[in-house]
Amino acid sequence: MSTANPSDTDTASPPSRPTITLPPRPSVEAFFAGAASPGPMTLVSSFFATESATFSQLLAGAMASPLAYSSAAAENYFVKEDDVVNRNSGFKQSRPMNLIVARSPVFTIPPGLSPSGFLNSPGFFSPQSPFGMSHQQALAQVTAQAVLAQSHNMHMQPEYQLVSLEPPTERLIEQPSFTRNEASEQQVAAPVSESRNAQMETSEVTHSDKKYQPPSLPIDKPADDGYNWRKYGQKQVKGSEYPRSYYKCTHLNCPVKKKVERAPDGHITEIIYKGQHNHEKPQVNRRVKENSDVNGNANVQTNSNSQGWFGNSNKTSESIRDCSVPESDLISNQGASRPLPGSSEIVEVDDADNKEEGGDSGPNPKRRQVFLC
DNA sequence: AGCCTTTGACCAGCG
DNA sequence: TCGCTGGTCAAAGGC
Repeated sequence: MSTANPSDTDTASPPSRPTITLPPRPSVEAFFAGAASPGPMTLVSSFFATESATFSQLLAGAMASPLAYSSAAAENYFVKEDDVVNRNSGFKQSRPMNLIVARSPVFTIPPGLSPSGFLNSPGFFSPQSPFGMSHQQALAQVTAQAVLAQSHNMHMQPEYQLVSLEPPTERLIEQPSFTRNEASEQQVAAPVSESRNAQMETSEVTHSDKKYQPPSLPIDKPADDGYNWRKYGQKQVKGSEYPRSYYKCTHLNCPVKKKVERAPDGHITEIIYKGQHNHEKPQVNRRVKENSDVNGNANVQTNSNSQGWFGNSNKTSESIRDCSVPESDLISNQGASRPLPGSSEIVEVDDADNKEEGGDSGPNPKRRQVFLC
């Protein structure tokens, strides 16, 4: 399964199937999976993997920087990320809080900051950086960029919606099966980061004065795709560096299952959906439910995301939801339409059943879709 | 009390 | 048939 590499169709981009190609590193790396430049990532990874103590020290220095905390938004961002990290990271218990907090700006792409932008950032990828500078310097730079990017987003909301919500890692994610025609089995690859939720939330906070609301997702929840999942197993699969978790949709009689591979740091590297939901997305957020219809979405989910996600220019809050944006955010964002992961690559690896796509023509019992970023 | 995660055991498919 | 592997079950414990 995980060994079959569907990315064959994706000749243009580097093998981004994390399952196979990604080294066990922080999800951030995933953001740059296709960028090829190991520089910053290596640096970051090294921070994480081998220098936590030193890293915290560096962080202390970086955080002292005005840039690091120049805005409340930034702070929120950190906190939120922190939360995510805490929830998702297996290290949470052994990692000092401040370290965790500091990690976010550095290891995640803040909303609004596109990977490419990040990559192009002189500070990040300039020949002399990060290797040419001290860790602290690099850290400070990255942090500053994150903050700047955020503030920048404030002035570019629409765009932000596009970009920030879809950093490579996050975009792919979880799109449940039911997207257009309810694929029976999909594979979402690419490091999907749970932190995505946090990022989105954060961004929302930034953009809407909304108070930060701690995500309510369980630690291991793969991604909030709008459905409720219950983990029923976990196993180390051969050929995969990370343990695979098995989830079932908790909805009564819903046969949908999904397999999630998650890196040690909590980032999802692969998600494979199987089956199709026979129900609408649960409206977790009652407020959403009540208002569910701002965009008429809440009521339309059965065919689920028929619109969503894959590509539809009409994506609305629904899409956002699909992308695991907390409902609360949804509400605040309802007006803003969100572009799809257009920029991400969606490779249908599948099994020939894709043809049926189109609609309700029926479930594709074995369709797999791989999202490469 | 109910739901969830964890985790070892069990089962089925395959070579 | 045996061993390996992936997938699932279910008890235990936590929230």
